[in-house]
Amino acid sequence: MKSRRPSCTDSGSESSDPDSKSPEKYETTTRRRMAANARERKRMEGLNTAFDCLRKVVPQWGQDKKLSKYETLQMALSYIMALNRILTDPKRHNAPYRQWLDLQFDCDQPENYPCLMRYDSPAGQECIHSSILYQFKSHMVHT
DNA sequence: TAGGCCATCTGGTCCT
DNA sequence: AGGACCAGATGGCCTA
Repeated sequence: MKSRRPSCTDSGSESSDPDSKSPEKYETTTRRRMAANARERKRMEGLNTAFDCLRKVVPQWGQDKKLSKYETLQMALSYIMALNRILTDPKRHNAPYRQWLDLQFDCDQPENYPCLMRYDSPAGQECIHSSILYQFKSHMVHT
């Protein structure tokens, strides 16, 4: 947890001139501001929890460093679109492929998907799709 | 040291 | 009136 920036309200003073208000009003304003800050922190905490959940379900193979928020959203977008294409493509709409997909996304190795790291490129989602399809074909050949 | 990323504060707006 | 949400500003931390 990072240290919080010193706050005028958190330390008991207000950004606007305290002398321009009655002590009661000033106290009320300060109390409200502090409550609002606390709510905002909690809200951001919830948002970050959601980002962490998203990071867990999005491909991150080969990355020792966690994805930034922006990267996480980009990866999620590419990932969803790739999966959507796979599932809606009639040519690949069969049980073995789906079962294989389930297995792959549960436990396969990062090094099998090097191009997933290029999700932010224009061809990112196509790359993800191709990679998945290639792995499936290889799997079918060897079984 | 610069740049990227992030947490926090803050004021504005909208909604209940 | 008060809460939720948002965007801008600011400053800290980390890495190349």
